[in-house]
Amino acid sequence: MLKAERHNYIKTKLAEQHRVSTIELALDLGISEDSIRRDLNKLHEKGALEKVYGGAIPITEKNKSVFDIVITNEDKKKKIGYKALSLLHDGQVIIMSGGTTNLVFSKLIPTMLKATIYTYSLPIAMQLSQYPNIDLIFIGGKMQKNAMVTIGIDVLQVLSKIKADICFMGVSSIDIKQGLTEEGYEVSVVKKAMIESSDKVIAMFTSDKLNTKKAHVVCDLSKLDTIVTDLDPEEIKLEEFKKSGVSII
Amino acid sequence: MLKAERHNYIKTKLAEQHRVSTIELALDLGISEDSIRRDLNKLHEKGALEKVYGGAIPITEKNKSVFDIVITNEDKKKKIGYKALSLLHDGQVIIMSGGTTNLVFSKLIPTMLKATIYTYSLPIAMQLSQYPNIDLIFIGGKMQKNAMVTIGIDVLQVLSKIKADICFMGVSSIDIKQGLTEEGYEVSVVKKAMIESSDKVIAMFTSDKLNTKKAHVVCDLSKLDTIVTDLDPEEIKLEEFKKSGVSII
DNA sequence: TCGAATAACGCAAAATAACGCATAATATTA
DNA sequence: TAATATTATGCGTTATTTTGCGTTATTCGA
Repeated sequence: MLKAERHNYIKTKLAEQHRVSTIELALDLGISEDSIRRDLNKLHEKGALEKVYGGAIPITEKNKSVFDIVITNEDKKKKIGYKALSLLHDGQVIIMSGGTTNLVFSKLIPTMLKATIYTYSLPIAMQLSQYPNIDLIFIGGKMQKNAMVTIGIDVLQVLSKIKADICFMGVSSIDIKQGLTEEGYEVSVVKKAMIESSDKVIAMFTSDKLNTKKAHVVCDLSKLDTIVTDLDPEEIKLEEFKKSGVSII
Repeated sequence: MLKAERHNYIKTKLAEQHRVSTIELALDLGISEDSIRRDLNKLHEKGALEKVYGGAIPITEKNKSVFDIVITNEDKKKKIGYKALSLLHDGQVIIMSGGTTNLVFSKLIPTMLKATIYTYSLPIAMQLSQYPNIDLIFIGGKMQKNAMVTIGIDVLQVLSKIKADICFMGVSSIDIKQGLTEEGYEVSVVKKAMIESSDKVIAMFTSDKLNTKKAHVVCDLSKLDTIVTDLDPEEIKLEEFKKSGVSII
C-alpha cells in the first residue's frame, strides 16, 4: 500500500468518524504505529488534521474554511453525476436542490451548456456561477445554517411562480413505502414545492440512502420520474422501485 | 508493446484503481521497473498523474476550485475589518454588500454576535452561515457571475422592504467630488438601494481606491456616515474627506 | 506523584528511485 | 538495403526514502 493511499484512508476515516486512533489505524492498515504517527505528523504539517494524544481529530474550526466542503463517497456521487448528465439539454429550465450529490453533479456539467438554473444552495450557486451560458437565479430567503440552503416562506413563494422543465433533487432518505423523507420539516416543504414546480423530477442518491426513513415526508414514489444512483439499474435492490413505475438509470 | 500503449494502460489502471504501483506495473507489462519509472516520470511531467514513492496516484484536483477566492491586500483588509468591529453591536440589523473586504471582515466577526444580517453575496453568506447567533437572510435574484452577487429587480424589491441599522459597503472607487462610483450599472443601483434602507452607511475600502472613479455613480460623500480604511485616520490623504463631515476610523 | 500509555528520537535494514552506461530496438537517411 | 542516428531498455551501482525496533521522553489520568 502506498503512503498516499494511507493518507487518503486516514483522511476519509477522519471525515466519517471525526476521530482516528493511532492504534486502530495501525491495525487497520497493518503497519507499525510509528509509521502511522509519521503519517499523522505529515498530515498535520499539511494542515489536513489536528494531532492529539492517541490519534487525531479534524482541524479546529479556526483554520477550517467554510469553503472546504467535505464530500463523502465522492466516487459514487461522480458516478451518479455522470449518469445524470444524459438528462441535460440546452434550453432547459432547471431547479437544483442542495446537497453534495448535486454539488458534484454541478462540477460535471458541460462548460457550454445553455440553461436557466434556479437553486437555493450557496455552494451549488457558487459552483454554477462559473458557467458562461447558464442563467443562474438564486432563490433567496432565510439561511439554514449547516446545509447552506435557504428555506422558509420566501423560497416557497419564488418556487410557486416558477415552471421548470426538470428538477434535480438530492435525497436524504428513500423507502419503497414512505417514499422520500427528510430530517428537517422546512426542507421537506421546500422540496414539495420544487416538485410542484417541475415537469420532471429526478431523484439522485447514493445507495446507502436506500430503504431509510426520516421524520418528514416529501412525496411518494409516484411523483418521481427518474432515479439516479451509483448502482447498476438492474441491481436487485432496485427491483421494487422499478415496479413502482419509476425509470432508473 | 509500444510506449504509448503502456502509457494508456497506466492511465486506465490509474483511473480505475486510483493507484498504481511500480512493481505491479512492471509485472503486468512484463518490463523492468526502470522503464515503468521512466514512464511514470514522463506522465508526471505531462501532468497526467502524481508520482509518489512506490508508484503513482491521480492528480490532486486542487486546480482552481470556485471556492478558492483570491484576496488581494489581505493584510490591509484585515486592518479594516478589525477597525470595523467596533461598529458591531448585539441586536443590530445589518446589510452587507459583496467584495473581498467584506469577506475578510466577515471572518473577523465575534463568534457569538447576535444580529440579523442581509446579504446578496454568496461567499459572504457562506462565511456568515457559520455563526450560531446570526440570523442570516440571503437576498435572492439573478446572479452576477464573476462577483458572485445577486443583482436585478428582485434584489431591489427585497432591499426596499428592509430597514436596517447599519450597512457595511465595500467600495470600488471613491473620490472627493464624484463620491462613490461603480464599474457596473446594476451593482450601483443595488448599492443605492442599500443606502436607502440603512440608518447608517459604512464605506470600507483599501487606500488604493482613494481618488479613483468609475462609470456609475452610487452616491456622494454626504450619504456616508463612516469611512474605514487601512490608513491612520489622521493621514493627510483623508483630510478632504474629513472636512466633508464623514467620520473616519 | 506515580504508573501506564503514547510519542519522539536515533538508527540500521529494507524498499524504492535515480544515475550512468552498454546494448538492443527503432527510425532515418543515403 | 546498409549505414547511421536516435531512442528505449535493462543492469549494476549509488542515492534516497521508508520502515520497524529499541530506547528515551512526554503526556494523561488516577
